[in-house]
Amino acid sequence: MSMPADERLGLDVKRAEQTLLAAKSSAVRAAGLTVPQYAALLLLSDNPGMSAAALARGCMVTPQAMTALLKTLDERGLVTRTPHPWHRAILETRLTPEGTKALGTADRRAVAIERRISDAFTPEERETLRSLLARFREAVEGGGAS
Amino acid sequence: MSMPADERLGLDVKRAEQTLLAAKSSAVRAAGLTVPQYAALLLLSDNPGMSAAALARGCMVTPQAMTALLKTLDERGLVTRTPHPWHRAILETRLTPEGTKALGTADRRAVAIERRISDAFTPEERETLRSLLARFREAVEGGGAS
DNA sequence: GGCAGAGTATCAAAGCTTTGATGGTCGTCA
DNA sequence: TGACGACCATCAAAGCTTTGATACTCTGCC
Repeated sequence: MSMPADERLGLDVKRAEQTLLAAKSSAVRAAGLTVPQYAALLLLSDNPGMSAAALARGCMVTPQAMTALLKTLDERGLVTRTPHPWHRAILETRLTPEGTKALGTADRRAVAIERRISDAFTPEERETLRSLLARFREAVEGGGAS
Repeated sequence: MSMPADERLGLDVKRAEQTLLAAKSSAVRAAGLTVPQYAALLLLSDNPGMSAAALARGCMVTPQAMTALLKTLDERGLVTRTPHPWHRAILETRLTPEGTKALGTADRRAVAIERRISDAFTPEERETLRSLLARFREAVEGGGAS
């Protein structure tokens, strides 16, 4: 329409993310996980007993999305959910041994991808990319209230 | 685990894309559309009569995803799907007047976002960002066969 | 003519995600 | 003690997406 597709920087960002997602997805699938599941387990492994709401914030998704994700993880025996001793509104989530094992398998493969990415840039380039992406986000949100 | 989260460049790309998606989603919702629907209609407006499969390739999604998307668009009367006169395996998809109208509304708001992004960078910076993102994709795919 | 291969459309199963709406739990403050 | 606000978990409805499988159509080649 009123703006050529090849001028839209958003498309480049989207494609980069899509490529990354596809690669990670195929990497963690070997452990029987999806990318969101992997992200949740990874965060959980550093914070045992975390609430679903906190997990959702950490993974930048809604609590509803996290609830659904944890439900399947629970059904598969990768995590356990037990009521908080004091605060009964909270369900503490923890990795099971199976969950830890799956995460380990997935993480090795996922880290290999991030390692490749990191190695493809010099430290200066990495900083440049981060900085440009940060400004990208600011620009997107800048006029959000319009 | 074996790699600090703040060293993972993928996270920056993901957050940038997520921010963009959220902004576009909210912009396009005013026209009653979702981002994927907007993308499909936009591509369709430049290529009337396109097949669902071609549309899927253009939007970089699977034919199944596009079929589902077109089904709801069709049910809402934003597109029409008619059999190709000669090649009967093809359903030609076209915008209806309502579809054109919705696209116009959505596009104005979506372009405003891309415009803001574009304006936030100098031409050199834009080129740098594109180039870094291209290398990012190469790095991700580089060892895909591992 | 007839078969193989490529392209197209679509059903089905699983999962993720969002918005919207409930209902339970806890702490605080009047 | 009781109301209010903050938080947590979850149901429901809609949509998007992927992988896997099925079926139909056209083209090219034998």
